[in-house]
This record gives sequence, structure tokens and C-alpha cells, in this order.
Amino acid sequence: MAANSRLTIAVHVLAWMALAKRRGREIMTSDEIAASVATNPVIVRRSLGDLREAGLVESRRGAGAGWLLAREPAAITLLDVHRAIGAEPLFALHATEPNLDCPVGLGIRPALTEVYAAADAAVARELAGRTVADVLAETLTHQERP
Amino acid sequence: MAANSRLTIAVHVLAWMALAKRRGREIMTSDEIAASVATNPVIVRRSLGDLREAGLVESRRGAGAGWLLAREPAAITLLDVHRAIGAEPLFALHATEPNLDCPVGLGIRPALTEVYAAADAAVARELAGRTVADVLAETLTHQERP
DNA sequence: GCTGATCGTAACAGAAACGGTTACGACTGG
DNA sequence: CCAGTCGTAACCGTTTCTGTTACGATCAGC
Repeated sequence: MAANSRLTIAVHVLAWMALAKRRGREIMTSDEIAASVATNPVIVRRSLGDLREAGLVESRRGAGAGWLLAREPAAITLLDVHRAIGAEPLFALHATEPNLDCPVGLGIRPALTEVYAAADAAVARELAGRTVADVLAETLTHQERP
Repeated sequence: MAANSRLTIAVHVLAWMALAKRRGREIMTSDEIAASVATNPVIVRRSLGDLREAGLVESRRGAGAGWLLAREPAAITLLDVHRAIGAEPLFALHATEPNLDCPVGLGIRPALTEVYAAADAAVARELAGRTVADVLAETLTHQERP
């Protein structure tokens, strides 16, 4: 499977908004944000739409519109972001139902469900320990051009 | 993104082989295994091929051929299986390179790489704590038909 | 009001991945 | 020799992902 980059995009967007806010630009348009991520503004708006539903950002419409953070960057964990963009399980069960006449086919799904839930929880704990502010700070320590 | 079911298939295959071995059937064909997983034998052979490269199973060719476990089920962790089938990172970085003229675009990839590595390691720790024998035992406790 | 900037969202497209299927040559115990 | 099985390539339909275009909805400021 190729993992998707939505968490990366969302965190990038939030980190950039956090830096801009610190520089006095509280409201940003999706075009401005897209310029940093180097993607299409619609991609950014889709991502921001998810973040807004989760209460992490707000949007303003009409003239002078744009997006702004709804919380301090230090109060947004990566787990908040992960959930906001619709976290999916790490591992999938069988694409088609296994043979229930076999004892393994019958019992393995509940057994694996437990294991996968534990793995999901481990990732959640890891993401819960970092905030957008942490990522921004770490980002600013890597400023050497390749 | 929808996660794939390869870990599920591989663990199912190994658990079934472990149970069959305990019942005296040490060598199994991909057809027999596929009947339990309820999928195509080629899917099973692809999975078993990965497991063989990792040294978890062996294959015999010719007449009376088939597959057998190369290690005791209690000596195969789910992390072994996860790595055998080609573990991929949980989260992807940007699909296209971000704007390196923006401080966030420049520094966020190394920052997120660290975070994602920590998340991968957390999953690895979780999977390392369970063996195929554990999963089989847990599977056999779930034998009520739905 | 009007206007222009921006959001919000649907529709679409190309690429890749996934599970599945068919086919067929390679191998080997009996 | 030969029947049974592995090993693997080729192909298919579906889904997902990223990206693009398009266009109506909204509204601050004039």
C-alpha cells in the first residue's frame, strides 16, 4: 500500500499558518498556503475543510476572506490533526470473508481486530505527544538548503 | 487511503499452517490454504513467497510438494511477518516537493520524517509483542458462529 | 447596491495500487 | 515418464489518490 500524504499536507498547512500568525499575518488565503505546499489551492481547501470541521481552523468568506487558526499551535496535537482528516485503520482485515467452516477462518478476525486496535492506539499515543508548535520549532532548525 | 490486507492474509496463512501442523499435517498446498482464506491460490503463493524470502516458511517442489513452517509458531512475531511482506511507512511525505523558498517548505520534511519514524517504531513494538502462536490461541477462543 | 476576491464543492482525469484470475513453464517424488 | 504443485508473468476491474477546471455562493468595502 502506498500511504497517503494528507497528514503531511495538513500539518504543513497548520505549521505555515502558525508561522505567518507569529509574523502578524493572521488570515491567509488558500492560494497563499498552496504556494508553500506547492500544490493546488483546492487540495489545501479540502484539507482545511476537514480541519475546520474538527474545530482547528476557521474560515471567513467574502472579500478579505481566508483562514485562521482556531487554537494556539501548542494546543493542536498531531493526533487532533490525524483524526480531523479522517484517520483510517493501519491494517485491513480480509477483503473477502474467510471460510467460516475453518476454525482459523472463523476466529481470526476478532483476534486480529484486537491486535490492530493496539497498533492504532500506539500510533495515536505517539501522535498525541507532538503539537503543531513542536513541529514548527523542529522545522525551523532544518534551514540548510540541500 | 484504504490499508491493504496483506498482513491479515499472511498471519491467517501462518496460523492455519500452525494448526494443521499440530494436527499432523505438516505440509500444505497453496490450494488447501487458499480454501481457508477463501481467496485465490496465487494470492496465497505470493504471500508465502514473501514469507519464504524472510525464512519463515519453506517450499517443496515436484510431486507431493507444498509449504511448511520453517520456525515454531511461537518464534514468529507479527513484526517478522510485517517486515517479511514488505512493510511500508504509515504516512507519506508530500507527493510533490514543497516550496523550498518557504521556511516551512524547506524544513518540514526532516521534521515530519522524525515523527513518522517514531510512529513506525511504535507499531513495530506492538507487533513484536505478539507471535503467530498467540494469534492462533486467541483465534481458537472465538469459535462462536455469528 | 455593485464589485472583486475568495470560499465551497462538484466533476473529471491520469496514475498507481489492490485483489483477483488465467495461463503456462519448471520442478520432482513415485 | 507423469501427475501434482510451485513460480511467475500478464492482464482486468475497482478503488484511491492527487491534481485540475469550473462555477456558484458569499461578503467587506466602496
